Amino acid sequence: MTARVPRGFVDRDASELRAQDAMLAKIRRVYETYGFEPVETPVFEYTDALGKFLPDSDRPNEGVFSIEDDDEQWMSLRYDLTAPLARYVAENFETLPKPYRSYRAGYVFRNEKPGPGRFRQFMQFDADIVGAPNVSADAEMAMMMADTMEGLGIPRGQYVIRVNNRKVLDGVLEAIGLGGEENAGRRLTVLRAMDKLDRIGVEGVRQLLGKGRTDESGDFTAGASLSDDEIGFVQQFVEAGSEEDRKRKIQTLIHAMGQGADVLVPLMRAWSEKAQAEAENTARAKANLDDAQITDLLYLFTLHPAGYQSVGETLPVDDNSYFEAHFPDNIYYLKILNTKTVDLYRHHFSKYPSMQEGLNELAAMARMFEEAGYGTQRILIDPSVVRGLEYYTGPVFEAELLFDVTNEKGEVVRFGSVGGGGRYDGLVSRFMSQPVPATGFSIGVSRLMTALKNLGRLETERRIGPVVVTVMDRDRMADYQAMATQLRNALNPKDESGEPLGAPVPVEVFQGNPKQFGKQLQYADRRNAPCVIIQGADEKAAGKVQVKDLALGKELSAQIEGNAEWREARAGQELVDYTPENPEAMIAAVRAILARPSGGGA
RNA sequence: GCGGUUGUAGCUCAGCUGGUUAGAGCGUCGGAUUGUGGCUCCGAAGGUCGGUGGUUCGAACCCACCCAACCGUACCA
Repeated sequence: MTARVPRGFVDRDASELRAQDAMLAKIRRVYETYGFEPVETPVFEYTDALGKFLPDSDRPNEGVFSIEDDDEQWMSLRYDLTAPLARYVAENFETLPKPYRSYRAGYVFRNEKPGPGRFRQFMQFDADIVGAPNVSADAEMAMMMADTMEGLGIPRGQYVIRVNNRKVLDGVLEAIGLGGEENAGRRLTVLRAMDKLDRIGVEGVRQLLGKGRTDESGDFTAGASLSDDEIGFVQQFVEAGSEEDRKRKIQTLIHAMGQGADVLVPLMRAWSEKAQAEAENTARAKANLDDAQITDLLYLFTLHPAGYQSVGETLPVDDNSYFEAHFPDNIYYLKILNTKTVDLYRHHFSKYPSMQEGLNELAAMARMFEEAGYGTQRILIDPSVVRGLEYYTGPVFEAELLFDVTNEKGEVVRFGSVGGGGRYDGLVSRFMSQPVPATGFSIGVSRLMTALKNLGRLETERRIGPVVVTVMDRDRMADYQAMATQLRNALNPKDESGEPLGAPVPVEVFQGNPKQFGKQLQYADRRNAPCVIIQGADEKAAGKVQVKDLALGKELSAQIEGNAEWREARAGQELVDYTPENPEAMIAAVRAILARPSGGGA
């Protein structure tokens, strides 16, 4: 039988677990400052409580791990933390304060094909507000998400929280005649296509909206069979997110403006309502632009939503200083304000009332972001964001990392979203007769940890190893244990109420086969021990112990060549007084080594 | 699910147009050294060559099917 971990699952060692603990503590800290409190639900739920399932099927819902209980009810491992929360809230509705703010971290399970960085068990860390109907709750969630990113040490500008609203997307779909139950399938196809813009480009999206697309591996994906006009409409909407398109259009405009650029660009930089009118006149009179081009100009220079930079670039705190520094010739100078983004969409799509409610909600959120001082560096309203195809009903958001992530092989991997969320007003009410609004988000802890490792923001420093009491004389184990106890107590002090002070300092007696003394030092070395205690017959007779500083010994050994000399030197050792009644000298010697930087005591 | 690539020791990989007993480095373990880590030297263990079937006097190598992993793609509540 070969020992092997199940496919898609991973074992995790001490350093990973410590790093994760540290991460969770930082996230928890942010959530607590927003007034959220913890709750835990089990990893199993009844399958029908999880939301999507196939009724009357022998095998519940592909994609989830399920077992049949002995009462013939199907149970499944949870695949996210949102559906279980909805169940919990519905079940405890009377006793919970509303709005109910809660957070919880836990493993979730997906029975799917694992991929790079994608596992079948992974940790999520969610926060939700249940019973708050207003978009101000959604805005708060987005702001908390930004705070969480920064709380984890991700610098501003290396992440962005992108925000959209399902109702806007629904409006787009309605505008191209995809409303109603009978078009549910095509709606999904269209949304999926829109979501792939940054990966497969405008042309790829057009294909997916039309007849379909064959990718480079030869696999064909069926399209949504939209007409050219409908495709054009979706493209117009979605291209807001295309940086390439933005640059191309700006270049075309600059070219078209000719001499007029000199007067126009400064005007655009000092954007205001008044300046806009002035700019329009200037554009018409001096740069000979037509109305359509002027619209484009304003669109691109003052209102464009695609304000996040290319992956890998680092933004300073302030939006404007970034663009001034980055585009000194002003060609790509863009003024980005979330409220203006929404204004632009309202203007462009004013003919479609179905989109207005979503845009109104986005406008309200944009004002909250701006009043609270959360600029587009942190939270960016981008109506092309597609997320949460199933249960989201209003605002949606996702956290995206903007820096390069390299894997173990040194390859740059596309990372994208590390968390997301939105409003799910229908989820709790599945269990109840009354409607219960809710909003929340989820952080993919495992994925984020991989990314943070790359940023160097993960606490991966090795902890101090144990002080090892070696065994020279097998018959004196009791003496060695006593030494270890004395050291352990002295090095792990407690305050008057019995609470430990400071980080634990491990102390242990060597418990392997003591026959070969060299093995004991090898063990101590491998454990990253700062020092070892040695007491053989000689030391015992003299009332002494050897305290050996392993790091110092290693340094000293650099000059030693021959093995005999190396062994003879006993580098880094100090002979100190020791009797069971008087261990103070030994304790002091160990303390001194722990205090040395090389002793790992810092 | 679809397409491609790859499967030889714990790890990284050699292995010639098919040829007899399948190798190396690293790692592991033991010894040189019954009281001292590193270096050095010596030695050992470790393989159904992914599996099954076929072609052949003979298969790690050729063929078929299967399995798995990786990459892309699709799905991802």
